[in-house]
Amino acid sequence: MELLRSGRQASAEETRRKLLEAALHQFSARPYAEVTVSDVARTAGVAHGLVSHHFGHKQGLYLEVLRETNRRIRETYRTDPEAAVGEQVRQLYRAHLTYLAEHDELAGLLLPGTDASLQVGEEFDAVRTACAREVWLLLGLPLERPGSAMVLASFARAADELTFRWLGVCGRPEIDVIVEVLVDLLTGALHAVRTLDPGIDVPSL
Amino acid sequence: MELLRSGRQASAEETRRKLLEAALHQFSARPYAEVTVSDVARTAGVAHGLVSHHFGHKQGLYLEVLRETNRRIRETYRTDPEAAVGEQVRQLYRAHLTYLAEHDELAGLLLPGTDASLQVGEEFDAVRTACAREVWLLLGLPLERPGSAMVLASFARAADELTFRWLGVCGRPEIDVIVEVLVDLLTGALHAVRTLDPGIDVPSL
Amino acid sequence: MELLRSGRQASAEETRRKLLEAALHQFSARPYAEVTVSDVARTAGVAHGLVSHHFGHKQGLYLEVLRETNRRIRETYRTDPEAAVGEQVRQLYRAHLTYLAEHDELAGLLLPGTDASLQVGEEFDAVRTACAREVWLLLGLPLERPGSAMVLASFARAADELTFRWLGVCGRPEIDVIVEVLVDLLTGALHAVRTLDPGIDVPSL
Amino acid sequence: MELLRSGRQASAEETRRKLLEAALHQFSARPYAEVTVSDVARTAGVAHGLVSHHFGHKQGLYLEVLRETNRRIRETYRTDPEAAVGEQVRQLYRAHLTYLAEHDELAGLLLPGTDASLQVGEEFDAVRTACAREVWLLLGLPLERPGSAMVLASFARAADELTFRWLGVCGRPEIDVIVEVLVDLLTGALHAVRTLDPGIDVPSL
DNA sequence: GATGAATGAGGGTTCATTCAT
DNA sequence: TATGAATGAACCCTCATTCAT
Repeated sequence: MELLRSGRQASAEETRRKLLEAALHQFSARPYAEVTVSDVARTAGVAHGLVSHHFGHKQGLYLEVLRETNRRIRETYRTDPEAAVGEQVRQLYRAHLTYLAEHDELAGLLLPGTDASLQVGEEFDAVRTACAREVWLLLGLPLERPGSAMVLASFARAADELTFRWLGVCGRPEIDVIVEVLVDLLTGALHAVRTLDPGIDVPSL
Repeated sequence: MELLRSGRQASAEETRRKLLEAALHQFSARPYAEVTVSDVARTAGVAHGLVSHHFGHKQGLYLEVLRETNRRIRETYRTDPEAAVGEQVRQLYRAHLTYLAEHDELAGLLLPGTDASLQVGEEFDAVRTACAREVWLLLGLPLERPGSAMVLASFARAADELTFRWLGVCGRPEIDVIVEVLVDLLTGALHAVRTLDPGIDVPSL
Repeated sequence: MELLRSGRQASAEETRRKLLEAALHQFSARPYAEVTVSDVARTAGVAHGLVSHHFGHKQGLYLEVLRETNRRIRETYRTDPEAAVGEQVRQLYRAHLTYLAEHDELAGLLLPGTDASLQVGEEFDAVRTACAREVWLLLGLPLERPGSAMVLASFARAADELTFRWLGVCGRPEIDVIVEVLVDLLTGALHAVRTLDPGIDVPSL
Repeated sequence: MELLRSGRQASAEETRRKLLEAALHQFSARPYAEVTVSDVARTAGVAHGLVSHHFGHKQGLYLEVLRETNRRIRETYRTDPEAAVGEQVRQLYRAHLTYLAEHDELAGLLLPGTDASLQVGEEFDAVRTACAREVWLLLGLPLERPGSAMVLASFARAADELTFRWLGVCGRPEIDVIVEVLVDLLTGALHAVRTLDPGIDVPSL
């Protein structure tokens, strides 16, 4: 059975991968509704019928793109547990920005905001706010408490937009500068958490 | 000529208004591609052909919705030029939040982000970042300089997201609390500007 | 009553005329289906509702254009009854070509052929073959007898196409040359009538 | 690959053929603008979406109908190179008329004249004047020289109209009679060429 | 008589999905 | 597994016609 994988199954896997890759690029370049299944299939170099075959629906493909992206992004997160929290946050964003700089097609996918109609909102937010959530965890902030969650969402947007603009700028500033800028924004956000919910214990950086 | 306005022209104007109103609600509730011209017309209670008649195309209608929204939002901005800058910023956001709280359908229109494909990006951003730009002007910050522009965009997103969440929360915190939270975020943003472009003269609040 | 004509009625007549004029140009430039009532009205500088008002339907307007054209063309036909038949034919075509050269918008109206769907075929043919019919009458040929009618239609087409090309040519040959060419074609056509229906008494030119 | 042709590909080809067939009939019966894509599809017994699938657009389908028609008509042209020119001309028209008599739906397609708006003018003329051009070549007449081209167009029209009428007549005269009639018309046309451009060497029949 | 707002049927086209091969 | 032909619902838009003013 294992051996068979080198035959049909392997090629099926390959097709699936090609579709995901193509879909990532397409969904990044245009809003969901403007990407056709045929576009994706053509980019992937396979028959459009295979989208149904492998992902059921167009939405299934989109969802899988989000999940895969999420997986890949989180894989790059590495922080030194010994270091100070502030430093860990910086490590996190350095990794994040580095990854995005190398895969700038992701910007298009992550930034524009959810199409409310796509029943993928949760998955979408999971990807989009992945890094900010990690920061929140690092800082020991609650993810669910209203005030904290509110600022988290807000900060995640701010970070995304900043990253997006940074990627689009011709002479990109140094990563470290952007990291410091993010820390500035984060500092503001932490104050905001305190203002909004004094009951939360907010660390400083 | 003036007299005619009370007749047919007034009714045309009325129809136009009904279409804009309906469109605002529809485009807020679903992404552009999912709103059909017929939906809008039905909501407005008129024939769908009138969209062409009054706005040329679906996009023309959408554009007009954005413009009208922009117009209305900016109309509410009133600040006391005698007051301190920080106070003026607070006045601005208090007005902004008050207006949005009374027209929470706008949130859906403004937040999701542009469909890159709609050739209305500029107009869209004009509305979405209207308030943040006003703040920038108030603080004497440049709108065009890269670093400043970048943080402006980022801060605008943060403020939008915060506002959006606030509107969605059941027991909405007091407006004044949110204003202070925004000031916290703005403070962080101002630091960010300094970090990114030390050449800019950034005031404190 | 006569005096009133200088008031509303005269202006109504004027509007009618403007619509006919505009329609002539429009229907010449594009096939019937591509000319919109609004196009015509805009060209005429009046409200589009007036087409219904004055002509009932779009087709009514078209029909009226054909009739009016027919009327005008036939008005120019003058032949000297004393002259030889051949000379009269030449006079006829000289008049015809002169008129068309001065109203070359007619070419577009007359040449393309009838849209079979327009219930105006008869009227259309009446205009298109007006001159050729006149020739047939001049030569004492029957209009109804199958063979004669067939060749008449054929010759009318040939003459139309020739005229059309002539009008489109930059350095237009002299009218008299074209007249002789038409006589050549006519000569051929007369032979054809003899071949097709030996019972007909066909004169020579 | 070759084997696949007997399966799905053959059925695709079949569908294409059915659409072309249906389109030929529809476009013959009514002007282009009055034939709907759905009409064609319904006549062909397939879904209307297939028009896009196989021909891209309505115009693509129309164009293909013209091309296919042209192809088929020209296939029937066979002349004996040993025979006298006049005889070859007769052979040509005999073949042409025979084919049309067996496919009288073509008359409706070819005769009405081009819709100037359809960007298919060239292709259209190619079909409509196919036979006349062949005659011109046979007689060694130039296709491009203005005078010759003018008369060619004119003669082609005459021949078409004659053919069209002939097909519509109940008791169709013998083909050979029509051929002689065409030769009569052609004789006139040849004189016309001489009159128009004495520099051209025009043979006799 | 004149206006142009309003109507709504109907057009061409797109495209997710299905399914026989 | 893979193909791409086939389906048909749904879209945006056009436009002849009506009619209140």
